[in-house]
Amino acid sequence: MSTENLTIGRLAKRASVNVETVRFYERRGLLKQPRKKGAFRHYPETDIQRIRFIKRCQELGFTLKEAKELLDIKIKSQAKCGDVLTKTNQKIDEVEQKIRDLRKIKKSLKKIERCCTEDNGLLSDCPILDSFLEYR
Amino acid sequence: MSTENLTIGRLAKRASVNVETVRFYERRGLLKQPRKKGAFRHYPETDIQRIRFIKRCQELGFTLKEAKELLDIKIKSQAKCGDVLTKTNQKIDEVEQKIRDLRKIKKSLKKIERCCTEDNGLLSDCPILDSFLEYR
DNA sequence: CTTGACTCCGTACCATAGTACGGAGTTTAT
DNA sequence: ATAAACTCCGTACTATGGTACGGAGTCAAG
Repeated sequence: MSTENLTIGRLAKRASVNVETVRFYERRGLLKQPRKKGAFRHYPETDIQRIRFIKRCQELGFTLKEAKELLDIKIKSQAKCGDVLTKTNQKIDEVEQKIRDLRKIKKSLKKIERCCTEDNGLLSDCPILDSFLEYR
Repeated sequence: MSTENLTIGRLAKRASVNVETVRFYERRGLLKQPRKKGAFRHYPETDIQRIRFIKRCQELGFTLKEAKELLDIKIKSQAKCGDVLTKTNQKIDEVEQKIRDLRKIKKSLKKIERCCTEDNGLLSDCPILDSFLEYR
């Protein structure tokens, strides 16, 4: 009985972060206080996903605070559903805008790629800037 | 002849950043050294777009270093086109993966939304985590 | 029952991305 | 021509998101 007890070191390894990061996330409320077997923390398996989700959120431009907000969205009771809906819809908008902008960047990158392969040049000095030409 | 001379203060205002940020970006090589009229910096209009692009890149999860890489992609000569192509394709992959992951998050958010509006509940404890269920 | 690996906690330090400060020089509007 | 507003530069400070350290306690295998 050792491989199944998810101690902080094992959690950290499986989520590809440092032990210190796990403790840091706990302080920040991104991970719930784990049960303690004796003096040591023991985590549920789901915390592995949780940490990976947090890390990916950061790579997608969310702060730790925003990652926490996403993780905290849950249906507790019908009474609170309105709040959840508002927050959820805000996040959907935000995510959709990110997707749109990433697509614009991708489009510009594809254009650069075509110019390189088809060799029918003529790009602006900084072609990537074209992605957001319509910006205000 | 004053509104057209893009001094650091005007640039900063039009790009919605601080003057200090502009100087900071210059030091980091994200903006080219501007021409100096006398002792003062004067910027081309395109630097407004450039700064906005940088800010949006950050919101999309790119670091300043990565934003710089995107901005630096350009076709200088046929000789260098291979490098550009490699870099460009890497960035395209990265961007596509971000779009995919954002779509997963959006899907989960939509599910939460549906549960709130249709009132046919039953969500997991942390429904957003479902977005990355297939994660290794 | 000891030895090595792991964990505890607090505190200090680090990188990134700015922000603020302050004294001096420059421009521009009146 | 003088004051207000802007700019210069270097340096110091801030917030976020960790990392590192060190001494003490704990666990588990031989």
